[in-house]
Amino acid sequence: MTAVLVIEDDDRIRLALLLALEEEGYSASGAATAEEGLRRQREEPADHVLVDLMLPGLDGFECIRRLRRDDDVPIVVVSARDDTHDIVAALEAGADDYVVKPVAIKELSARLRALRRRGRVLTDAVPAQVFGDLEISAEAGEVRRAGRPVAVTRTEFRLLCELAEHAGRVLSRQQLLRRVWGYETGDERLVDVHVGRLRQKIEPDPANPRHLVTLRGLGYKLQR
Amino acid sequence: MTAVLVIEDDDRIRLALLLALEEEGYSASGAATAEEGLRRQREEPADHVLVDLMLPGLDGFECIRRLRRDDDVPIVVVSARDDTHDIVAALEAGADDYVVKPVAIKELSARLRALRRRGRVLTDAVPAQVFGDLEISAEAGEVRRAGRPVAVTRTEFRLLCELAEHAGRVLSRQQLLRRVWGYETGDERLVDVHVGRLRQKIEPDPANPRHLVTLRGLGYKLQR
DNA sequence: CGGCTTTTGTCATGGAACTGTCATACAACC
DNA sequence: GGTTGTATGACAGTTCCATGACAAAAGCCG
Repeated sequence: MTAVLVIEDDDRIRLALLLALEEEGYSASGAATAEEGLRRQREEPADHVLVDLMLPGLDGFECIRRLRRDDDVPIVVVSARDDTHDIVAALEAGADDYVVKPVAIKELSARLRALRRRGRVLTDAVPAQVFGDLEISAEAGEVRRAGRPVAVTRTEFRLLCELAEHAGRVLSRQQLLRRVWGYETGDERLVDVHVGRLRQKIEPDPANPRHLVTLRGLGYKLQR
Repeated sequence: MTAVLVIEDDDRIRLALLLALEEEGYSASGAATAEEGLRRQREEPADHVLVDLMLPGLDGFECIRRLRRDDDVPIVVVSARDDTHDIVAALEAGADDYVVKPVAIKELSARLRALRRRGRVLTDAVPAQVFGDLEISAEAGEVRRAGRPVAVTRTEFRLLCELAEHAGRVLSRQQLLRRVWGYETGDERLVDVHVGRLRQKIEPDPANPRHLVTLRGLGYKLQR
């Protein structure tokens, strides 16, 4: 699980953040002072650090500099002050992002994800979408069935991704033509052909598809 | 010089941003539509892209997704809308940061610097990696197959390291050109040639590569 | 420097894989 | 049974990739 360390002196805000982060699926821990936070990060490094700027004793800027000195953990400043000078100073000190309180937890979570993605090399995980025995990994550019890689062409891959993105929902041939091929108009049979080819590759029994199903008169959908 | 591409339909804002960025020492160019921006970035990739969300035609979110599809240039959204939903959606689409207009140029500049800094961390050296019977030691600058050292040239080594660093993930020829050769643009065949030469050296059967595989239409990847 | 080797980048070619169209056969619906 | 919509095999045109040949550039050494 992704661990987050929150360095913030205001108890209420710190606890609220911790709760919200855990709600979002993070493992969160807190520190009330910069010194405490630095110690925690040294002993048991988290994957992200959130820092307030106004801290008693060692201030936020110095805290960021010290964190950065022996670690390149992503640092996000969470501050009440919306002041260009502070923002610039914090970023210069080594922070990666700066958000202003009060902050929507969804935004914070999205920003943390964005930071992780930038640093994904460090955590080399390859996310994949899973549909039963079917796995689709955009990063690896491959599709697996029952763990075995299946060779699909680029068009088939895009088609599959498009269907996967809207899993469980019907997509009309027109929509697919537009989204996969970029055609504003075109022969809808084209979609049939590619769906057929895809089925040959990803369905155990292509004649009785279980994932990539036809909805007569409507289009196709991918179901789990 | 660091190049920035600004995709923004409002002429006044775009020009103001361009001027301010140049003032800050960037080489800035602008595009009034997403389509234009995507074309520019394909033809002559900038180091950063700033994009507005509300664009005529293709909207900002789609623009971000397409930019992200063939490039991992840092993308910063510059939008008038300060809405959690928009922020989350933009970051999910692949943006790296989101700032609200009107934006202080100093802050923007600091955020761009922070992004660049984070990007560099990724390209740091990696210790030895093992792919089956293939060993890559970045420190020793040496490659071994089945225990025996293999003589590879500098370019081949860099190419291999780049692929190894992103093991399991597809890297497009464009990405490789940029990361290995530092070319912002160039003939993609060049990559093919070097991949071919590398295969001659590291693959038992170069015609049927097991590690350094081609993903037609996508690029190459190194797999374990 | 001057000749040599190695490495690098460009180009052309052939061949493999992919795409879209079409015709035909099949299935579902009324 | 007629009609409509879908599956599928075959085919030609195209795109994409591997590879060998070659020239330019870089490195090496006397």
